[in-house]
Amino acid sequence: MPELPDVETFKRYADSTALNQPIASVHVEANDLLEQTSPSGLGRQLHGRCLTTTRRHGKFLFVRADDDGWLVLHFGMTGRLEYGTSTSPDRTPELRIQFENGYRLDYIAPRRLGRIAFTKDPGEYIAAQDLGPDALTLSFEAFQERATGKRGSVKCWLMNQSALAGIGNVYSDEILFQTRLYPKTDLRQLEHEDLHTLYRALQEVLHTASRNQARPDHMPDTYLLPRRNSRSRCPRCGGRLDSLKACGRTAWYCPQCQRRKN
DNA sequence: AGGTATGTTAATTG
DNA sequence: GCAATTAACATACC
Repeated sequence: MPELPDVETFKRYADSTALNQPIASVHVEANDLLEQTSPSGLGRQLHGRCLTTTRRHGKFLFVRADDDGWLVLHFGMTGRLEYGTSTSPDRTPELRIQFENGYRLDYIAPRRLGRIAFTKDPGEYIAAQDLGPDALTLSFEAFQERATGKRGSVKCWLMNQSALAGIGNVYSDEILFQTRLYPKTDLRQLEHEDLHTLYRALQEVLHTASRNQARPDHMPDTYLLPRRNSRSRCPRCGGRLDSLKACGRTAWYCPQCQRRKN
């Protein structure tokens, strides 16, 4: 799940549950997810402090621990947050933050493709990761500027975290479907008007998905997202959907509505 | 069993 | 230098 709308949903979830309670203990189960810190180091940074505010940039979530610094979470392909008291039966979470009130915030990443870090300055961390501007807080002018002079497929560019931060395989498909662009369209083929349409679709899709908590079953009927498979039909023309390989991923699209230019 | 999966990165190829 | 592809990472699901 975790693309921009999913991480935005995690942020709101954390905001409404885990803030302003003293941390009693921290347990790191997945040592290999830690970046530039150790389990005991992270414990020292968080113990006794409160989580006070959160910030999202692209697919990264930053959680502030008082005035000490920020916990950094990346959710990989299958990560999520869970807040509560019930004893988890199946499996130890990759990271558990236990609060003094008996509740805890669990970071669960079954495939362990995520990342846990700690930084004094999210801006520095973002720069060090070479992340582009967040896809949702980007002006059209900046968007256009980043696209000009580039070549290669528009899908690859949308998914490139250094170009824009936050869009992955599923939402790039949705944005291109709404824009009626063939995924492998070269950036140099896009005229000003095309770029503007693309930008507007990007904003609309990411806002709509965030508002609906990134749940496929809550998406508008006009969306491709819940239909990214060979059994479904295009919500616009009713035709068969098709897939192709681009940037090492499977792109789903409608060959009728998203025609290749030329 | 084998293929696929919402992500990132290093190595390789064009 | 840039863009695209492949393999690798670790696990779950069909």
